[in-house]
Amino acid sequence: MLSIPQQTLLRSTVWFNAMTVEVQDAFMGVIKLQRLSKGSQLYGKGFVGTGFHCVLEGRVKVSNIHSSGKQMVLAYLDVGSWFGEISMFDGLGRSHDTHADSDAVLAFISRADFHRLLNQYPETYHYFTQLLCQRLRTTFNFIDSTASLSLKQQLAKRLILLSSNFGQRLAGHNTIEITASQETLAMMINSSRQTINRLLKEMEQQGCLRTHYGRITLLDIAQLKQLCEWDD
Amino acid sequence: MLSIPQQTLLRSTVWFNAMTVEVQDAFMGVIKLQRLSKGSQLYGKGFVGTGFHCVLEGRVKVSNIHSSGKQMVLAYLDVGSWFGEISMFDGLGRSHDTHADSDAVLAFISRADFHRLLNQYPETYHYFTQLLCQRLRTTFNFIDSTASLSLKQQLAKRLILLSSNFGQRLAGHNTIEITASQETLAMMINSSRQTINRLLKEMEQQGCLRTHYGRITLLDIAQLKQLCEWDD
DNA sequence: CACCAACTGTCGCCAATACGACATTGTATA
DNA sequence: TATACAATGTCGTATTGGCGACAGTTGGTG
Repeated sequence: MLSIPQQTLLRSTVWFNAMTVEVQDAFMGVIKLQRLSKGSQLYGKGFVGTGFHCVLEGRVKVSNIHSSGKQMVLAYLDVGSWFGEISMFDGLGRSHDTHADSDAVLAFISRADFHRLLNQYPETYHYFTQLLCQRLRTTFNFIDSTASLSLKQQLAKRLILLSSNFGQRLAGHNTIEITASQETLAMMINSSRQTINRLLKEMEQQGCLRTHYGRITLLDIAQLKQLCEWDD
Repeated sequence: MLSIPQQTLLRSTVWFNAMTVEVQDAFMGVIKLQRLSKGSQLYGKGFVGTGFHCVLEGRVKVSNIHSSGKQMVLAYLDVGSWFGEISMFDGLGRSHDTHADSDAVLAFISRADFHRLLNQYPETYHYFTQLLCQRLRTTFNFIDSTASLSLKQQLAKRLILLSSNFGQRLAGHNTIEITASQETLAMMINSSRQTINRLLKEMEQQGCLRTHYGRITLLDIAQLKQLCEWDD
């Protein structure tokens, strides 16, 4: 069912790669594929959690729609990212909306299989607590940034985060391309398109990056890191 | 070592009360007491995690100091709250500063004991994943509020949260007292004292509450909930 | 009861930023 | 290549909220 490259990808994934081959195989055996077309919703906030997912191809957007109608994007999940585990553990509804940001293929482990394997191999709990802790730290970091950084700093930080997620390092250059409209960036740092435009122009002046149509080239990551007080 | 009331309190605690008495006893056996005087630091962000804690008496403040010097308070932990588990699971430094907000007594489980018992009773992992999920949801909720609510709404929400944590319901009244200065409230919603003052006055006009010296009486919780679009 | 520290009330100014409006530019596609 | 649509660039205006300043108030303590 899974192609060899897909299996290889899954095995290299954060919580998979630390497990024994036996347990890996057990999980691999229950994985199904899900195909999503661009823009389609995987699940919405409050939905019953049917399973646990991993991005194999494409990009998945995790967001929240506020009562005002404004959308806030928490994350774009790239190939290799697992998500949806919270509802598996506490049995409550999904905490966010998820949509395919492009045509996408997902690995899927059903709720029943998930719990069956967890009971069978309780040592895997260890990896999930790690995963949950990592989520918590990322989320705390997010709160911190929102509270303490200027919008310009938040933008710089977000660009760096995006670059490590799905920026493409071009052969022969040390520049990185990010595919995201200014509107998209605005939704990520809860700001307006116009402000993002102004800030990007400022950064372009400073030589940090270059803006294009729907795309940004990062030229000087070090300067961006300095700008947002990045500590590696 | 632990008094009877302290043991009773611990057993009624969220992750304790779901476990078998045998496991409860095992954990109870390794618990030590820690006494903190008002204002003293338990640990700071980045510190090595020495153990897992529960508030038995008093109040513990969880906060973050930003580079600008501004302090943001994430939570006041009341009697019965366990905290510090993240560093236990991922072995990384503490994610926040913690201080005794008043003279306080804590239950303490050392890192070594914690892991020994976790190995001995792996079924307890279940409760910890629940705890971690709850933290994540609380944190997501926090982000949501910050992004989508006006300061007035955020304040209303915070007051409600505080009231359920350590507000005191007075005999014969359905009003609730919150002990917190306007300065303190400002640090919780990342705002300024002056703004909080104005907002509280507005709410007082509306009849939601009454302000006092270092203290607030909530008069109309329903109205407060309506104000911040609370969904119970 | 006098004093001090902490807290509250209020003003005015200023910076940041959202938002509407509209022109311009880039890209895909028929 | 004509056209539609998406994204960008740039105004001006209105609003929010931080912050300094300072006076007034409260409550604990010697």
